Amino acid sequence: MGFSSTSNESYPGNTFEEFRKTFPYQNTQLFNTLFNRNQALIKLKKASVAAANLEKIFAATFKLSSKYGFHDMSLRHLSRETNISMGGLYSCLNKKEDIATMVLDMVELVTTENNAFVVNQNDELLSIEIAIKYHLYTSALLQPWFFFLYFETRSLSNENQLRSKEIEMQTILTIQEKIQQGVENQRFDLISPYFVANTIVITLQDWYLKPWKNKENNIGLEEYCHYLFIMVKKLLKLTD
Amino acid sequence: MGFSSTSNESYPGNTFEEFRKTFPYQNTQLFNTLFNRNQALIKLKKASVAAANLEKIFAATFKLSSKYGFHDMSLRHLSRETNISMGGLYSCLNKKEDIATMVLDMVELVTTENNAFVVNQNDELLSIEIAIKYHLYTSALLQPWFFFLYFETRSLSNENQLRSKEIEMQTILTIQEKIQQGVENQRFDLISPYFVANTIVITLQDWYLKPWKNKENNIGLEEYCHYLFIMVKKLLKLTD
DNA sequence: ACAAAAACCGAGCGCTCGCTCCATTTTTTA
DNA sequence: TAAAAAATGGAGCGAGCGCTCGGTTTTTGT
Repeated sequence: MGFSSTSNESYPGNTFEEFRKTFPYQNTQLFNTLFNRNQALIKLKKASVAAANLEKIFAATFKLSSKYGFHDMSLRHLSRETNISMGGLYSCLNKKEDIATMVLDMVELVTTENNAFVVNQNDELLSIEIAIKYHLYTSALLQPWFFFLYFETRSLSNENQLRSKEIEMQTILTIQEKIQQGVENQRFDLISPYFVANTIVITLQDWYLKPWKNKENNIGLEEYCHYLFIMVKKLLKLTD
Repeated sequence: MGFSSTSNESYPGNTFEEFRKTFPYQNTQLFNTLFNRNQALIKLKKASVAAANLEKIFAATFKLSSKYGFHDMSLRHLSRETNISMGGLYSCLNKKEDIATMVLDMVELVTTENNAFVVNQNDELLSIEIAIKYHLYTSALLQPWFFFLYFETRSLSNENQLRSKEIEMQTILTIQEKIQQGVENQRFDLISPYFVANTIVITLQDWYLKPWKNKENNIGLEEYCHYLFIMVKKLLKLTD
């Protein structure tokens, strides 16, 4: 099923495939970024060595903790799954919680960048379409990261729990302000900008939190995106 | 803000206050029900003693695990918080997981009853309004129970994880079938009954999962219910 | 080739966990 | 009021936890 866009096609990443080609935080580059941003925690010197270990550590963390939770994943389990010894693990970490902190850092980074891109759009409806697509595409490419952060926020320190909560609130607010802008320009007509923005965000979250629901119903990513945008236009009382 | 209903007022529990008066699973009766349904796990003989202990155990569990998670709540913490000794706790449990299993049992019970009530309504729109109100009111009265089950599902056995997932799927399906019925009777016009039903359910969940969001925005229960129903009517393309 | 730097390894430390067990206290029964 | 039943109390068990640290191996630089 194609994506029947009603809007300007000129921004990068209109389709998922286009987006994927330019999205910087994938594979090796993702873990190099992670290494550069967290050198204070990591004792390893060489980026290539650190990135290879981090890749194994996060793959194993997402596998093990998705089933039993982060707290029930011991570092001995992690050591066995990654084939990295205890000492090896602790050359990439100061403490177990650092794994969760690095996930927070990554999700915060990409979400902030997405929100900044949305803010810079002038066209209100297009900006909302971009918000939907970018967040959906991003969380599809980094699904385990977003999933982990949502369910393991309580493994973080109080300060970092607040940062995690702030990511969601900022995303809602970014969309809410674009809706408000559209209402002021008499383009949208609706009940509550906050309520609609919140509905958009929780629908975006549902995609990466409960992927099995859409698999059971044979709904693909572009189709989900399509439905969500139709829903939004209905809520904004747009006729097309 | 009042609730501007467009529908039949004859079913019980139209407003939250009305609903609260007749909802059976509150206070002592809640824990007596829990005791009766879980006598296989509980060594105590007298319902009054068991109910008093269970009340303390669940209050403490929700308090402690909401902050750090169920796994980080040790039975020694629980013992201190409840003023019940280890032996006392284990006269209400066979193992720690039983606490989570009893929460599942309770949420499953009330959700199933709500869904059954919805199925029995003939009027499609009214049945959806009832689904929204009953689930919202129920999850407000049992907020910690619903919250706990959502975030601690992974503390359950595989079999019980499936039961937990099934609660959500059954609720979506119940609403979806009412929407489909409305489409067949040419009363509703929309994109996808599943998508709309799913949106309703995740919006209901958002109320008990992120209560702080609505507190920050000064949105009360009846108001939230009101907005949600307006949203649903827009998605079903109803003019009022 | 070889010293220095970097990375790897895993037994072991102190601790807390879930859970048991049975002596003791409280309540019920007759 | 005394015997029986129910409920409580908490020290202790084995296991597994996060994390450390010094010895060993591998890589790097010259």
